[in-house]
Amino acid sequence: MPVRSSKMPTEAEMEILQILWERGPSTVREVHELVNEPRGTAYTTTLKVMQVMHEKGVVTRDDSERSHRFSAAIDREKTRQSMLKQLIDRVFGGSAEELVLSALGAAKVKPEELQQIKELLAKQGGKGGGK
Amino acid sequence: MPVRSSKMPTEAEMEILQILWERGPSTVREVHELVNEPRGTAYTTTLKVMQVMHEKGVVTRDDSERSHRFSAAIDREKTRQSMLKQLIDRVFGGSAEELVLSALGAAKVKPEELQQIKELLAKQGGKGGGK
DNA sequence: GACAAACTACGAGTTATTTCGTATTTCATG
DNA sequence: CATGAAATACGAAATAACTCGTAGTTTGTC
Repeated sequence: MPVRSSKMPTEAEMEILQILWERGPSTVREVHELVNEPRGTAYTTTLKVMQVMHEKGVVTRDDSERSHRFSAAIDREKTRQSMLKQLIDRVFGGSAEELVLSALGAAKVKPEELQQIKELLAKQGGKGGGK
Repeated sequence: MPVRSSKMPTEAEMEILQILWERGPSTVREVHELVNEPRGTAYTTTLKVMQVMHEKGVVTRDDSERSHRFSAAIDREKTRQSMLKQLIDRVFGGSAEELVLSALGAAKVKPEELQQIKELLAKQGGKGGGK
């Protein structure tokens, strides 16, 4: 049984990646204030995680300034797809449909999103929906 | 940053839970042959994981027979919801809609499932949409 | 140049998960 | 009842993630 099935970002890494994806290149300080400061964890903890991420290659680092700026080095959509696939396999027995149903059942979906979803469904339906 | 955000089943536990949810009460041997045997991990590894699960209370154990039978002690739908919520927070910035869109985009959805989804959407839409 | 503030580097402790080896128990069979 | 097969119990190593303290470096200010 896998300690970790593949090379997915860890939980702490995901939190940081989300910030980098939203804000763009950021310093450790900036990330820290958003993620860990509120939780009372030390600055060096954030630093260390980001250093490890750099070693792993999941972020890039611009050290031309005193405070290094980190950027996400992996694609957001690809990462989402991988994590999604992992969840589908692990928790929903490989069935994407069951996941969607479960998600729709739990979430309050806003009208404009509903519209998007319906459009997507229409396209899928048109394809013939085959295997 | 959380070592583990809450008391979610681990990866190894999820694999076993899926089997118990599908097959119903099962012996260690049965689970092992499905999950770990193919991977070449030892029988006692499966046993140990299931023992830990028992300690944690995520499975129950009937030891009236020589080979104990284990059953899932936590609800499948509830577990799915929790894992889903966790993924939504960690990976999709809290947006269930984005997850659904991503999932629909990646998966080939079968016609009958499409129908189910549309019905669900109709209900949601009827509610007057999000808050 | 001395000082303080803010940064990076790094080693190491803590905890959780996964893994396995060895010991013990149970039971069927001769 | 001795033997062997198959089960459980348990301790402990290996790995990974997260955490922090301490040390050292850079930079601005007097």
